[in-house]
Amino acid sequence: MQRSSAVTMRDVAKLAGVSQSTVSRVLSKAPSLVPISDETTKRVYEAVDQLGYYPNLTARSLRAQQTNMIAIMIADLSNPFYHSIVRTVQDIARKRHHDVLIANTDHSREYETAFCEAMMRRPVDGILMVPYHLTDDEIDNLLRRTGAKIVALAKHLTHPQVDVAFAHDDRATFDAVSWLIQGKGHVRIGFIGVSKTFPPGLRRWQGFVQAMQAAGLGVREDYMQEGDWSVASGQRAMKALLDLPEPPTAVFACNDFMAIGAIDVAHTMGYNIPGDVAVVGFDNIPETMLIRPKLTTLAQYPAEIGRKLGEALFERIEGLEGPRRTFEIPIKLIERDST
Amino acid sequence: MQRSSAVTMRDVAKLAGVSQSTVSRVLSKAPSLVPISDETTKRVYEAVDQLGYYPNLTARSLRAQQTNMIAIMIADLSNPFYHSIVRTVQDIARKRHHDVLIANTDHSREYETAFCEAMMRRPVDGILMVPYHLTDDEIDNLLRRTGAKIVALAKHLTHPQVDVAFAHDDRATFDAVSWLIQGKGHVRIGFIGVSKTFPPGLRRWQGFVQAMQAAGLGVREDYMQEGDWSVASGQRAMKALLDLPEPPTAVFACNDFMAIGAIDVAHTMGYNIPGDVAVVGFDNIPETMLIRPKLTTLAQYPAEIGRKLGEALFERIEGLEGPRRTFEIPIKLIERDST
DNA sequence: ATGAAAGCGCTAACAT
DNA sequence: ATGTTAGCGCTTTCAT
Repeated sequence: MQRSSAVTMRDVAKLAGVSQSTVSRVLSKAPSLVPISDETTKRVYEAVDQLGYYPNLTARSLRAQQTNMIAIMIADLSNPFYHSIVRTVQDIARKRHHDVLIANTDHSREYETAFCEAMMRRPVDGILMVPYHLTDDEIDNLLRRTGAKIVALAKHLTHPQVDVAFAHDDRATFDAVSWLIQGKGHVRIGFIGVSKTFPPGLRRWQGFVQAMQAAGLGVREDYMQEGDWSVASGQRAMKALLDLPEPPTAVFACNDFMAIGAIDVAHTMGYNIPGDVAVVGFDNIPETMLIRPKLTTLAQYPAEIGRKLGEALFERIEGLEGPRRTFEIPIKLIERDST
Repeated sequence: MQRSSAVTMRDVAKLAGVSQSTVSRVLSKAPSLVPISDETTKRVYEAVDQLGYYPNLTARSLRAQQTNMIAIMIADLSNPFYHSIVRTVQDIARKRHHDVLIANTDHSREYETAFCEAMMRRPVDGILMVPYHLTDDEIDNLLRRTGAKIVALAKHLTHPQVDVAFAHDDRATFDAVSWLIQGKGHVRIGFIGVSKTFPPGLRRWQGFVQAMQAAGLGVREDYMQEGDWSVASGQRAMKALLDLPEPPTAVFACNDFMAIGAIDVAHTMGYNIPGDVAVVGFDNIPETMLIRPKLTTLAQYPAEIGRKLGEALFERIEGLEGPRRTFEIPIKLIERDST
């Protein structure tokens, strides 16, 4: 960036034969506050046109303490669950004339922390995040230090100034596993989870365990696999399950990527789905309907999450005060052909 | 953003008992240029620690004419082809301490233009774009007006200051269709394309037509369908093809999303793949290996594109001069089970 | 109704 | 080796 050639407000002022501050007044809205003659207004706009002037938002940010930027922190752009949140929020931001900064964390604490530091350095008006590690304290710090409004998808956050969207994924897991047991007659059920250091990882694990116990079924250690949300990890986990002397007849995976990996490897190993093993996923990404058999899954609604959170964020940016708001996002079991 | 509570360089200076410009000197690298006493350096760092100071990049940008931000303009974050470019570039940017702004165009000219205007308002150090509509002239304007370095994935751009990555997708299409004819014995081949206003849409259409003609086969109008890159449009196009009195025995789709939609609808309509219809896609997105049959496709290498372009961009940002560079990205036919 | 001037937080040229 | 000064391009008092 060398804006040597850039045209500034000063240039416009000179051409219009007015002072630079008059140009600023004409161009900034705040219409009624200070009256400006029609003649001047016209001359300024003509000069703007003629020079092709665009205001420099960096300068405006510095002065006005308002950046017209928001930031999004998500785990992984490759996952449709996240990128459809992002897409929705981008569209909302565009309407409000805000640019959007984006950061992936790859589910890592280190990157979440690095994101916070980046925000300290480059203030933005608002932050939408899906944190897996950040605590209320850290977010409080971010909030106070940057002045940004923050909204999050996170059941575990209780900060009084952070609007959150959340889903009862523990309960949904419980219900789905119970349905696998009561409705479908499964007894040997495998679990492809993720590290319990991830709040949703822990909640879904709890939901699973409680459902098994509520049905009087024990939890077999060898049925509890841990992946990392990726297709490849789902493949590995399923292979381990299927290599067992007595493999499960149903598998609950904590997201669709892992479920899809599980189905893939089951096919490769010659298993029939759902005949030999039933598989349930989580999220309802578009791919669930493209693979065969179509995946039974717990539907989340990322576009809805993005919309709720995005709009909440801009309401806050535009000055809305008041207590923390929570948006419960439903989860629905979509029964397809993998069960 | 109300940084009322933010700690500035002035605060650090006061606490360390030095002038603000000394703090600036200590904190900015450029180490040897001006020597600073160890004692002062130490005091400054202590003050920084104690106050938890972070430099304000907005202010730095304004003054230094260097934003530490890059922008990425792509068509659609939902498409793995694009988001894997983005992922790669984000990782590169992170290493160089640059934040990344991102914009989707949805393949629309209007949004590409809007993106250019956004860049006029908010200068960035570099722009990586995948333009479908912007011309060399418009990019020249962007370049001169913003001072940003620009790199692009675009075969049709020839601007002397824009490094480009490109693939011979016309030739790859020609080869793939020829292979369908000579290697697989197909004669009735359908085409699921996109608007020819998109340069790659035009090139792939030309590759298809030329391959048919080179083989002495005519091009049947009713076999030429037009989609919009989406799964849904591939479904519609394939349905139209299969509803024909004499449907094609092979279909070439201009991207994997449309190919996957095509396979999906073919299954639903009771067709066997590749028995009744063979399908070839374009891109080699991960989903091609998840669906059944696994999709035969022309592999592009988005991570490679992102890496080449991302590194080229930062080389330019860091001062590399010299003529336009072009990076040819190979395309390879991956034969799987859909043909 | 408009101009002059201060200053957002920083960097860099110019003093010592 | 460090302090002083002048802006980067804008918004916003404070004058007039």
